[in-house]
Amino acid sequence: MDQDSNLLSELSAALPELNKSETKVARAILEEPETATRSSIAVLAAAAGVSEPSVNRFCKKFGATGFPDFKLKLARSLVSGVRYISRAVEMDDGIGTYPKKLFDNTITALILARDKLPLAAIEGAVEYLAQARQIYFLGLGTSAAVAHDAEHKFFRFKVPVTTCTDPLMHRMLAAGGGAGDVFFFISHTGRTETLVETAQLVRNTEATVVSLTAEGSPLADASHLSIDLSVSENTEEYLPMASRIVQLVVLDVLATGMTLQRGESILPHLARIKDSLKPTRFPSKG
Amino acid sequence: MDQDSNLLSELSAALPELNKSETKVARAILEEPETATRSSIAVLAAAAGVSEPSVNRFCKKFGATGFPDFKLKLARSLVSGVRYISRAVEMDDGIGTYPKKLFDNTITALILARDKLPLAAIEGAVEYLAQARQIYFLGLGTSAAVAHDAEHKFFRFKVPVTTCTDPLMHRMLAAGGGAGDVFFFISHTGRTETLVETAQLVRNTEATVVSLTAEGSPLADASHLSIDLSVSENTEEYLPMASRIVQLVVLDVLATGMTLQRGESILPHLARIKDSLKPTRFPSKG
DNA sequence: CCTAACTATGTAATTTTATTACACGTCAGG
DNA sequence: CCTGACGTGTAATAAAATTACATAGTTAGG
Repeated sequence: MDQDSNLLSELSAALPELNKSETKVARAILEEPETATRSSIAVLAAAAGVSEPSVNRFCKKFGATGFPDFKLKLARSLVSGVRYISRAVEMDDGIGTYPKKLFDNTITALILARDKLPLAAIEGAVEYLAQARQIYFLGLGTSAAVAHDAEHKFFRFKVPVTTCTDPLMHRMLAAGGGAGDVFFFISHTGRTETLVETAQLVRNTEATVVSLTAEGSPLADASHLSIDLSVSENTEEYLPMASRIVQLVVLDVLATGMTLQRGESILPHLARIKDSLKPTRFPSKG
Repeated sequence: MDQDSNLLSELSAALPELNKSETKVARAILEEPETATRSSIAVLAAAAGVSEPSVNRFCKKFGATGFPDFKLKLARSLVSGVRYISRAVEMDDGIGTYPKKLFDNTITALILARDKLPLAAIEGAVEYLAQARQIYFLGLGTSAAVAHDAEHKFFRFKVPVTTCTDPLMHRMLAAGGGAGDVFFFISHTGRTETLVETAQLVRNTEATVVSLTAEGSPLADASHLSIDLSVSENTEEYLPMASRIVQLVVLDVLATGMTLQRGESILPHLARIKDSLKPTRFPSKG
């Protein structure tokens, strides 16, 4: 893509389509990106084992006007210090490596999600939620925890919010849906049969179906509006990780959108809710 | 400070102590820092109205080895300026700005947390959890959702896991604690009275208290082991946001640590759990 | 108030770095 | 086995940065 903020991920993505010397250059850069930003074209060419013009051509191929410009872009994408290439955790990783890897993978997922955020869908979802007479958050498995979190945010807007993580209850709630009800489905895969069926049940009523799920999935198809996320979990062997984090942040975005839509007048209300917890806490020093 | 991450602030701070031509250069850079990173030394010198060597001397004065190096540093602090300075959402933000701000704030929180991760505590917590006969996850409010998420991860390790979000149940569970039980408390503030009291109840038994909470808080003090997080939420007016994301990722880290400790033998078990969901899903195309 | 000495700044030469033009080699299709 | 297109390197050229040095401006001591 043109506006990829992340040169390094772009590099590793393009890796398979590069020819011999270009591959050498790419590998040299990916191996020590920090060093690459400090080197002259001659040093980098030597490190990669190619000639200087090859490096120069390489730079131009990736949208830079030349080598210096390329270094600048590279430096920018290095700033956060994140290894943009998602590194899977290995069985022989130690305490010094695997925590960082997990954080980096999560950060990378967020950066990627941020750069291809479906803004139109988000705007539409905020609209639906803001108009809702009642909101239902439905999710199963890992997404159940996300649904609970969502409930915790949205009840603050003086809207009745129900979270349900029981498929049978889902169906009954769906059957009883009416105008002004928003059913918000959360599912990483978008392929869980019972959820899709529930969504279809809702479609028989006057209620609205919004979903936060994978692009092109059956659940997305069954929705009035779908916020498409395409977080790949391929680096994570057996535990769901980055996907739900992205879901949570998108829900933060929706809640914030709702706050903005409600306008200044909602702020005292939010403050009161926050303050209500004060008496349950030990006073903080200072 | 020596390792100031922000060259721009350093520049404006030093401004009063600079002489004539240095001031000109500084002003030119501060006025259009973005342009400055793209310009050659000649162009910048012309823009500032000084000679090229003056610019060069200026660069060296600020710790760079020369002009190109200075540009690199400048480019870095420009990006990090966007990232590292958490930008609060304003009431007049639109769809084009507030989603990115929220993602950026979350990403920043993760980067900060990653760079000051209490590895020793994490290692210790993994040890406790790996030895546990039974694990209880206790949390209230927003942390209740985090606790649910944790349950969803840890039951996979063939350990009985209980999540509880009811303060009265907390107390009863605590009273019944015994050797081999691990009570895992999750709390952003670490000041919720009932949680701290529950932790103290557990301390009267043989059970272990581990907590994921704020450094130096009453809850941390009441624990055998505390994983200290210090995520500031000051940019987030009324909704809890970044803090719980960091908590979730730390729990990912703990679960991963547990996987590594269990060794290869646990992998087939994790795979079986994952596969168990297949029949509940519509088959994916491809 | 002048001058010596120092500092600040610019000019021009030099060196380093990057880019371009071009030639050679290699591989695929005829 | 030839031919042409593509990939790659060599060498020339151009651009950029740095250094050495000269000059102007400034301050302190006479």
